[in-house]
Amino acid sequence: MDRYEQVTELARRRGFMWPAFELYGGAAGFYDYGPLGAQLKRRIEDAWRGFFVIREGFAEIEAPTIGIEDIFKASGHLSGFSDPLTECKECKEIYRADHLIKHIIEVPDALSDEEIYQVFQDNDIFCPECGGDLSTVYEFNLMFKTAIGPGNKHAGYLRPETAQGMFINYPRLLRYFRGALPFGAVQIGKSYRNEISPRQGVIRLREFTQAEAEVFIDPRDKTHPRFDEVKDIVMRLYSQAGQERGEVEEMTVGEAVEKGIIAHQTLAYYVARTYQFLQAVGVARDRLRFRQHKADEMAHYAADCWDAEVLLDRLGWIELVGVADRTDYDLKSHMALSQARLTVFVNYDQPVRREKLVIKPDMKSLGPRFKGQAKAIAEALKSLDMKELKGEGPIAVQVDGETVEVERELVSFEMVEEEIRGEELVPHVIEPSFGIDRILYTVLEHSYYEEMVEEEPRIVLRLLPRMTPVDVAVLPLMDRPELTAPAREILEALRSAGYLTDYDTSGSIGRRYRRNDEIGTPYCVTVDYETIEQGTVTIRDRDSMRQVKVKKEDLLGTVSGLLCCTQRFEDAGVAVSP
RNA sequence: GCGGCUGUGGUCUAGCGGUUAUGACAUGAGCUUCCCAAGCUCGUAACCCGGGUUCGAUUCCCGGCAGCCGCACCA
Repeated sequence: MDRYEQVTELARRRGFMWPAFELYGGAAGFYDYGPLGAQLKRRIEDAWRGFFVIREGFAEIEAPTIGIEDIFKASGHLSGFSDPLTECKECKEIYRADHLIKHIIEVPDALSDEEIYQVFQDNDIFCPECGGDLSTVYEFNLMFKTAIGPGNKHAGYLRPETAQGMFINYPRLLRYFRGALPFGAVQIGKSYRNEISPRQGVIRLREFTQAEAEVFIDPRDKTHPRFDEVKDIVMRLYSQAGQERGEVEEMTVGEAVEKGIIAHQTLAYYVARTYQFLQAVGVARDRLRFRQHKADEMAHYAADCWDAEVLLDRLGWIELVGVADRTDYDLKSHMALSQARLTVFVNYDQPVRREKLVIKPDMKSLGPRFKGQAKAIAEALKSLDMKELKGEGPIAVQVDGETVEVERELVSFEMVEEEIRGEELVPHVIEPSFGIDRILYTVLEHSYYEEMVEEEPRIVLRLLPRMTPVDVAVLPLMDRPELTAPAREILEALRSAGYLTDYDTSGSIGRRYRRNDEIGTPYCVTVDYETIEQGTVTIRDRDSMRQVKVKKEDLLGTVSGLLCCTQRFEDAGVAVSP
């Protein structure tokens, strides 16, 4: 049994997660989170909010999970998010149609399905497996389609990423942030992709949770004001060049930017924050690296993209996070389709002064004289240059193919000096995009430990404090009224203080410790006869299995200190000798 | 989607054309002043779904679903 199996089995058995719809046989690509899993997921999401909403000051929004057709026309998901497929008529093998003609056509993506099929016929392309005839080419779109309202007039699609919700709300977000760059918006929520063949449990789902941030920045300046805070962090980078050499390099964030390995400070800054976040939720540092997308796998809109990848036992290196510079691709696409202006006015450091020729046709005279033609004549006059204006005699302009003469005194002009304070530009977007389900699985796998204690295997989930689905368990040594009564008081006190607290009287104390080890409960509080006689309780540490005794009154303070890591367990109370 | 293998209580598993379908662990109730999966008593709980063959199918056959492996796919 490998680690993947051990972890998924534990997750199923103890209530973290399991395949959905089991009652009816199931459907691949969907998972349920159970009581512990839902809690753990929430804690991961809250930790993420701590990093991006609280510490970066980004705004969290919540957009619909169903999008209308125009959004995905603009984003490119409608055309680009589908793959052209073809099927062998003999052996029923399915192929990516464009892959079969790669050696003939340089950019097969540009062809329509019919054109690809034509290429098959012109070049005698048959099934690579059995040589059979290939079917016509059809599109398989990875978006789930639905209808909005009755009838089929108004198509809707389940969103394949949360990002678009931020892009299409750009004008309101810009206003919310008082019209100035940089600013960021985030969204945590479900996204949907109708994968052809989902495998690997929770790693490839048809419905999954994303946490995405879209950081809108000034395209002319991709430095980051807080870069100093992260520049000395050492990370394992697997750059494009490194991948060609098969070599992962350790270097500081600052060095990576200086050497041009990471494109710019802002991208590097979020790569570094991603690194910190993943460790803060319990991803093992020594099984984490950042891999740069190779030029050919980079999405068409991205300028640079780095994936956080983790090493998993059965699955190898798996992508958890993508940090991409999406440039102005998305805003420009939405601008083109919606006709809305998705720009920002950016002030120059210094206003620019420049001379400008202002031409004022005398409309009072031109209007009555030329009637309907007047407007066109005025426009023609305005486009004259200084030389033409300064000439002698009547001015001749071409309007609707005929030449019209206008007296020179009907056009006044002057050079004025104007001050330009800034310009409208389309922001660039830096996108850190997190797959929450994959992170959750990784945290479970990287926290999983097995050890032998007195010839018995002990399974421990070494989750970090505050990431656990249960903070503390209250355990009466025995299920007797004289012990359960004070235990219940302690339970209530801990719950009132806001801790996720479990209460368990069933089975022997050792068995209950093991149960809690398996779900990662960091501390167990045991109530025994000394609690009655001396007013003390025992706190037991998950990782060391050591115990200390503390006064009942001090319990709340001690537990809170232990859980936020300001209190060392060794100093938390009177050690109990094993 | 294709091919191969697999599907029995919560978990791991035995087994068979006719049984009251094993066993272990887990779990529930109880007993035991019991700090690391202790012991004892008594419980709860399963043949993936649908068709076919048969007097009778959990067992054989076909289809579906799911899992694993390989291929393809993974913006």
